[in-house]
Amino acid sequence: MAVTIGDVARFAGVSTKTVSRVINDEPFVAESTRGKVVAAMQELGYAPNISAQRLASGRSHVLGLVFHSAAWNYINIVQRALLEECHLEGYGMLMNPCDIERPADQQEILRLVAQQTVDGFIFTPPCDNITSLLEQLQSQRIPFVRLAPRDCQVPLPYVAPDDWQGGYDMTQYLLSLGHERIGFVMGNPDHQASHDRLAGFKAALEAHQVPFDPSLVTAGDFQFESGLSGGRVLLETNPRPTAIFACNDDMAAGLLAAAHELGIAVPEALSVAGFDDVPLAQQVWPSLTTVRQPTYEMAQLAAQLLLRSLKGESLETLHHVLPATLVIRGSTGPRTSA
Amino acid sequence: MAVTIGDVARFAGVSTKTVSRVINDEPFVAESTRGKVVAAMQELGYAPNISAQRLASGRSHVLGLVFHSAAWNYINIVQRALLEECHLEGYGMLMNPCDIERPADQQEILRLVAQQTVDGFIFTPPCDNITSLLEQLQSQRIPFVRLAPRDCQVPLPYVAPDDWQGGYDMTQYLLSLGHERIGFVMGNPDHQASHDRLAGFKAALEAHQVPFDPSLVTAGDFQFESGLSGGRVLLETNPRPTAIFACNDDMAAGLLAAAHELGIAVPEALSVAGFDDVPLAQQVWPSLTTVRQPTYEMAQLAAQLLLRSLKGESLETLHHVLPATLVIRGSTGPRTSA
DNA sequence: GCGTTGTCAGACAGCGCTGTCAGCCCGCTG
DNA sequence: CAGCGGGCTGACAGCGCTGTCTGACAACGC
Repeated sequence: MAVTIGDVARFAGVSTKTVSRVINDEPFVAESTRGKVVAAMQELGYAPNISAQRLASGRSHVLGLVFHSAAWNYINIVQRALLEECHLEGYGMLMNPCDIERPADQQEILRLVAQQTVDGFIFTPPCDNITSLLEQLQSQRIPFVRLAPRDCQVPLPYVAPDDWQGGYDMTQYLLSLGHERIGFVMGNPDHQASHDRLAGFKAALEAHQVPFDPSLVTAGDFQFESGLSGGRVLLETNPRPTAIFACNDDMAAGLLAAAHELGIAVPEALSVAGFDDVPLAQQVWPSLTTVRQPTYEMAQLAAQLLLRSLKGESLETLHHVLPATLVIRGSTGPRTSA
Repeated sequence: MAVTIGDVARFAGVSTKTVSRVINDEPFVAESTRGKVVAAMQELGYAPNISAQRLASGRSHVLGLVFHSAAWNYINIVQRALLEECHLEGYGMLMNPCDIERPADQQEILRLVAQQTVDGFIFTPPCDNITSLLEQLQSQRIPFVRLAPRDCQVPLPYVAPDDWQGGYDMTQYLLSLGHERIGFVMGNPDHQASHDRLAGFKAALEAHQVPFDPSLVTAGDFQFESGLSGGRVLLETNPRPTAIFACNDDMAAGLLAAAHELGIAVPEALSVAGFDDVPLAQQVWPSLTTVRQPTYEMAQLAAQLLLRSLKGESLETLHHVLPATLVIRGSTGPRTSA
């Protein structure tokens, strides 16, 4: 049926092993022989059977992306970056949904390892919280890289954005516009990012001698609805905040909706800021001032690190922190007298 | 290293073939034997090596999702549905980005087939436009199912929404609110959906004896920006349309932004309608009246059809059309005197 | 001249599983 | 009680590839 390595070998007049050498770029093949084999492969339209390669070599050439299915917007970007990197290196990518509450999902991941279906993993938040799982992978010497992880202290590789700095910069920007009563909508507390962004917020307030008022912070979970409800609460307080900083863009979009509902003009009477710079940020009105998190680049880097450690290289730098940058759009403006 | 079928067989005191039978749910295994084998697998934590299974059986147990990378919002939903179905059947899913302009991407798909990496494909628009590719797959007896395809006449399986009916229903609804000057923002003409929705729009106008005015139709490409620019054009015409129907939600969000820009109140002075009911529809303000396209269910159905035909069943019904339903939210209202 | 080293190539086993086929046992029929 | 067929099980080959080992041959130093 399909063309096999044997067909190529016969056609080129060499052994299958020699063809295999050519396929895998191994040394000790004469240029003339290599040429014949390449021509034969071309001629016959040969492509190696991956399952056979995997079985014989014991490596699957597949990366697993472990993610929690609530954060699809984010995962989307990560996925694209991984796909790109995997493609370059001839790797495949497997999607591993994983709910941190469900032990079955963790079993599934270990099963993939036992089956040799996956060579290594990328963990996205909050899945890296499952320390027992990480420990098991570590003990089985299965490499993985964490994206924006919870625990930055342990000596395991990760790539993360500078959430603290992003929170700090945005707050400083709002302060520079004259805002002092600034609301904050917290993100999902399972994500380290929520805490870091809040810490950056607090630090900037402190640096400018503006007292931190806990009553201006509402809980959220990174979803639009929690921004909407948080906005409704904050905008009923008296005096009203003149700016609100949400832990991500989805919630900031919720804030915009709440302001529209209450007839509060943005940015004239209220400035709204988000975080992440997802496409949504430009699809709401007014478009969101936000902090751009280089998600794509981070995922790309994570994939590169993983692929390198899969090739046997040991990673010289375990921890990579990428800068987050302010993106100023239409949803923020100078404070006007209340 | 890892537990193999041989280990399980030895542990259970049977042959490897019998273990294989249990794994694959084949008939002619005594209940007592099955019990012993299951217990042994459990005890040893056995999971079959997929590569070996694939090599031996000649089937990869992987589906390919062929998509164009412009439509991530849509693909996201499709992907989730496929993932779910694949998981149930023990299949994997491979993402195959495919630009209809790039022959290399088509070669890649054929390569996956040659390599036996993928057993069958789901095509999402506009990738099903590549007829030569479909023909090659067909001649190699590689099954595939098309989602919302271009050509509904050829006897190849597909699952599609009733775009015509959706366009008709929405238009009728807008007419029932008293609107007569209704703008239309066209979608990407490579997608059959754009044409069908427009046809439904026209048919509803005709049924209500409202003349169709081509000057109220602007070109678009399903992206937010084209809705924004289309809105700017349509809202400058005189007399202004009192309602605009966009071919999808992203463009409808662009319309909202254009209206906000020009200080036109929605829905008081302008009704805006979208199509698809993606999450964005509820994250803009006012939330979008739209047509819910059962994307998830369609993708699910497509996956089930593909999996069934992979199992050797012949599909009794090749074409499935699922209804689209009106979802009324805040962006539409009765026409007020101009 | 011989041993040594380096380059190149092929024979062969085996990765972990499934398909094929042969064979056993048991209950049934005539 | 022989003959038969269906339920159940195992031996064995082989899927397509790679790792290991062995060997041929040329070039080199002593």
